[in-house]
Amino acid sequence: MSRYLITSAIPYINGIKHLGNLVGSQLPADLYARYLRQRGHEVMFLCATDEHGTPAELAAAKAQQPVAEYCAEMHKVQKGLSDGFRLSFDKFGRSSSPQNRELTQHFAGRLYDAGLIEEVTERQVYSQDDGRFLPDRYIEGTCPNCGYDKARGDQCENCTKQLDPTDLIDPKSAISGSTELEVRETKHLYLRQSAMRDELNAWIDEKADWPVLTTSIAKKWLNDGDGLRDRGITRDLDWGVPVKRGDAPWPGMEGKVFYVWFDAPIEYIASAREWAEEKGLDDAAWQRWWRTDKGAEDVRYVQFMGKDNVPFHTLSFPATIMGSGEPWKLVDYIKSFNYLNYDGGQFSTSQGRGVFMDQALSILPADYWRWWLLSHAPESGDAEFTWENFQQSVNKDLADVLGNFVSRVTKFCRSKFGTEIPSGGSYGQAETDLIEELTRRVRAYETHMDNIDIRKAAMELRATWVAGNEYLQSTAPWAAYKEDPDRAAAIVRLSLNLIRVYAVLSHPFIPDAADQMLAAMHCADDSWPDDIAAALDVLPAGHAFDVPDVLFRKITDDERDDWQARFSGVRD
RNA sequence: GGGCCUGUAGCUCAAUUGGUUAGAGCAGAGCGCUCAUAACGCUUUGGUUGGGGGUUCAAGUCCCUCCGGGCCUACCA
Repeated sequence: MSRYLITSAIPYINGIKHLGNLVGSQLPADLYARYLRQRGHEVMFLCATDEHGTPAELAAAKAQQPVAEYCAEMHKVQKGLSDGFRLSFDKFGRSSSPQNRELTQHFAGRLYDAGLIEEVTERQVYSQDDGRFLPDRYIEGTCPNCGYDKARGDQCENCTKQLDPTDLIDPKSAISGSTELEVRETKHLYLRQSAMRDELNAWIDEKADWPVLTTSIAKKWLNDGDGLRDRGITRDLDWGVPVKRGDAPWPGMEGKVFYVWFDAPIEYIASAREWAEEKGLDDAAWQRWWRTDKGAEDVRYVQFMGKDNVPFHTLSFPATIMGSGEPWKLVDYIKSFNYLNYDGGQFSTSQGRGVFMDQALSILPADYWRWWLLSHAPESGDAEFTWENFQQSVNKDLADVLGNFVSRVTKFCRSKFGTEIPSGGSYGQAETDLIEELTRRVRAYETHMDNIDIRKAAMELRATWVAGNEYLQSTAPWAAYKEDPDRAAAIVRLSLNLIRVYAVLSHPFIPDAADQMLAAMHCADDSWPDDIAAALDVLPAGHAFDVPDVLFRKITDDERDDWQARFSGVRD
C-alpha cells in the first residue's frame, strides 16, 4: 500500500463551471482517486474554491451582495454540484479560510526572511468612480496600433499586439465605463522567482516522465527572453489575504492583499488542514501529507489541471515552497489537459455557450457525463463535445453494451431459474478462455489507470464489458437450457458473478451505476479482482439477487435535438 | 512576431518512440442469434498517414518547406 496526495486545480468562485472545466481537472482527479482507493492505497484528495481577486468582487457587486456572503453562497453551490457529479474529495475547502490566511502569511514571511521578496513601487491605473485600481484587462480603449475601439489594456484582441494600458487612446474602465482614470503610484511585493530559476530548471529537468504539455510550458517560461521573471504577489484590493509577514504586520503594505495566484495553490495545503480540524484531528494528521519531515516523505503527490494552470503549478508554487526553506511536499507528477470544445467552438462562461454543471445534472445522471467526458478526455489535444457523439457513445457503451448485459443476464436467470444464483453444471473451455481474456484486459486496465492514461483505460474497460456479451453469445445459455439445464445454470452463475466484477472495475468511471449493480447482486464485496477466477466465484449458488431497473436509458433523437438547440445560445 | 502542440478511415482516437501488410470503437454493408433496453455476436467495405522535398536498408514516426487547426506569450483566474 502506498500513500497518494491528489489535488485538482481549484475552480474559481464566480459562477458555475462548464463541462470543459470539469473534465480538465476535477473529474480525472476523481477517477484516479477512486481507483487508487479501490486498489487499497491511502488517498488524500483535495480541492477547494478559489475565492479571491477582482472577478469575485465584481461578481458579488453584480449580485448586490457583500463579497464574503457571495462567496459563501457560491461555495455551497459548487460543493453541491461536485457532490452531484460524485467527486469524492476528502475536503472541498475554501481559499478564504482562516487556515489559508495563516499559511499564506506564513509563506510570505518565510520568503521575506529568505530574501526572496522584493518591494517594488510601480504606477498603475486607478479609477476614481470605481474606487479601485484596475487590472490591465479591465481597461478598454482604442488600440494605438490598429484603431480597434475595444482593445484591452493588456492586449488588443483585434491585432493581437501587446499593450500597456497607458498606450490606449481614450481609455475607460471596463467595469463602469468611467473615463475618470489616473495613474497612481502603489507599492507591491514581488516574488523573486528569477533567483530560483536554476533550481526550478534542474527540478523540471528531472521530470522526464511528465506530459510534454506540462514540461514544455514550464521550460518556455523558464528560458524565454531573459528567463523567468519575478511576479507581483500583492494587489490593491479589499477581498483577500491581508499582507503580513507571518503574524507580524508588513510596514507600508497596509490595506493590501496577496494576489490570488499566490494564495490559491497554498489552499491545497490549507484544505488538508481544514479537513483535519473539521474531523477534530491534530496537526500531525494533515502534516503527514504535506511535510516531508513529518511523514510525507513516502507520499506521491499528483496534481491535475488544465493547460492554462501549468505555469503556476510548475513555477510559482514550487518557487514558493522551495523558497520557504521548509520541508513542504513538492508535486511528483502533473497531469495536464487540453481544452474541451463545444460543438465547433469554445465553451464560454461569459457567453453561456455550452453545457454547465448544473444544467448537465438537470438533464441526465452524473454517470452519463462522467463516462463520456472521461472516455473523451482531452489528453493528446483539444477534444470536442457534440450532441451526436455524446448520444451515440452513451447509448452504445452504457446502455447497449453494459446495461443490456446486466439486463439480459438477470432476466434470463429469473425466467429459467428464479432470482437466486443457480447451482449445478461445470465450467469448461469457454470459461477458461473468458477468464484468460479478462485477466489480460484487467491487467492492461490497471496499467493505464496507474499511468493516468484515461482514454485508454476507458477503452479497455469497455472491452471487458464486450467480452461478457461475446461469452453469452458463444455459450448461448438459452439454447443450452433446452438440452442441458445444468450447463445453462453454470453459464448464468458465472455471468451473474461477472456483473459484480463489472461493478468493481467500472466504479471509478460510473460510481452510481456500479453501486446499483452491487446492490442488485445483494453484495457488499467490492474488492479488486486481482484473481479473476476467484472474483467470478464470490457469489455462491443460492445467493439471492434482484433484477435491477434499467441501468441506463437511451437518449432519444428528440432529446438530442432539443438539448442541442437549448444550449447553443446564451445562458439565461 | 516568437514559442509549443496538432493534422492518420465519414466521425472519435491508437500505433510498443525508426522496424513486417498503419490498428480500434462508432457510423455503413452482409450474415447469425432470439436471453436482453429493436439489444448482442460474427464477417466486411473504408487510409498516397494535410501537400511537396530530403535522410535511411527501412519514415505515420527524423530533417526542410508549404497549407490548415489550436494553445501560450507573464495584470483573467
